[in-house]
Amino acid sequence: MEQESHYGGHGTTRPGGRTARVRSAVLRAAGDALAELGFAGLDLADVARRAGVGRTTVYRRWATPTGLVADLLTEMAEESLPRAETGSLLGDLRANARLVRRTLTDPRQGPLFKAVIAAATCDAATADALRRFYATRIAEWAPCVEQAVERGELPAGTDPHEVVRAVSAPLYYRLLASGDPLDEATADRAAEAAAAAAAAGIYVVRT
Amino acid sequence: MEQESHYGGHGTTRPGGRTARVRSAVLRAAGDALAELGFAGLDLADVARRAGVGRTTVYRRWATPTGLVADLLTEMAEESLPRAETGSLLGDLRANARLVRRTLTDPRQGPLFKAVIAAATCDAATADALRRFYATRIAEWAPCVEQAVERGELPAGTDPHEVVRAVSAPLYYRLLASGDPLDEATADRAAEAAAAAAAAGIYVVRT
DNA sequence: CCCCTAACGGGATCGCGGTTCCATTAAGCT
DNA sequence: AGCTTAATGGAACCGCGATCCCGTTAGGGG
Repeated sequence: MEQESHYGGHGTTRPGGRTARVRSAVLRAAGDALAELGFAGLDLADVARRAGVGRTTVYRRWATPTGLVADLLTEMAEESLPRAETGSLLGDLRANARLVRRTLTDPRQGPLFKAVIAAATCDAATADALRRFYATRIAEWAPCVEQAVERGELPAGTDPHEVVRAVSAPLYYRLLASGDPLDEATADRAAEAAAAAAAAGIYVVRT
Repeated sequence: MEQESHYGGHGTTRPGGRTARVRSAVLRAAGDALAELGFAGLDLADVARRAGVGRTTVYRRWATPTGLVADLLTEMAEESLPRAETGSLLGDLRANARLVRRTLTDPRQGPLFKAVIAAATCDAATADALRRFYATRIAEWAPCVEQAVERGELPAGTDPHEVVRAVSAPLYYRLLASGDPLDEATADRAAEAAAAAAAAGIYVVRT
């Protein structure tokens, strides 16, 4: 959700130099604040202070906490983590599960993801940005499943995206709902469960 | 999280009649407000108005939005939905998945659950109340898995709670993160995937 | 049935987050 | 390099949500 939309209009817009510097400083500060205080504690004035930027600027460009989070999400979607290539479906899914687990248990990233998801439940535009974020992340890893189909490990017609989602789902469920510990054994189990269900043909698209 | 803890102390506490009536009116109003406006829009003064109760009372007894949500969660944990008894693991899990799906897509309950989870990410006490809520819900359905083990449908040593969680996880993942549609086919797939993974022995506790 | 006081409710008050105004800085075009 | 104006930043302002104060209502023991 580009908040810049109301820039320009008659004159020319200036995304260069200072503006970009302010934007990245504010987004980094917003990430810090979210990780520390959660979404409920996100105060635009505080973000401005952390970023070393005028309060007015932050209110003008992002207006609301959810607007700021939405912009942060579009930036997060751009930096992609490359997928693994272990040669087997289970190996690839396990690598993915461990990566997700490491992210969600990271002292900064974990609280940040919680906060971002909380923000998305409060605002449609933010929810859309979150949806796009996960769509790109999932698409990044889908080829692992496609290769497994080509290798004959999985039945033809298996939905790759659904398999990758199935790996993440239990980890996010623990993070957000059950609150159970998120250890490596849990991550491995998530990968094994997704692989077993996929092998059983559960994710074959029915026509 | 009982907010009543600072009541009494020297005199006697009075949970009867009026107090209980106020509490349930406020909790119902809080549920309505959360479902309509989300956690970010939860205003204690507004809740008081909806409940036909003085602002001061709400501020005194619950103090913060998260405190109110925490109390609401303990009440929600008390009303339990009974589990199904279809005679087969897959039948029971499918019944559970469909029940969860119906709840999450309900025009009132769905937004309410989103809001409650958002609140839990902002406050430790609320997160604990949410954890307890899901623990009771999961425990309610665990016997389905135990019976399946007794019937010989699943290997001995299968962790019942883990199987039940595996059914809910993909549905919550869609609700909160991916934003993909939550239709009945998805619910059935969640049940089938959990059953397949359980049958493959993924949820057997390793000693 | 009466009294004591826990608990509630209305109104006044206070503080802080959000907005507006205008001077200052620096992109970007010629 | 110089000019135009997009964009920033400080400071004053303002409105609304949270708190405080105190009179009123009603639970529950004697």
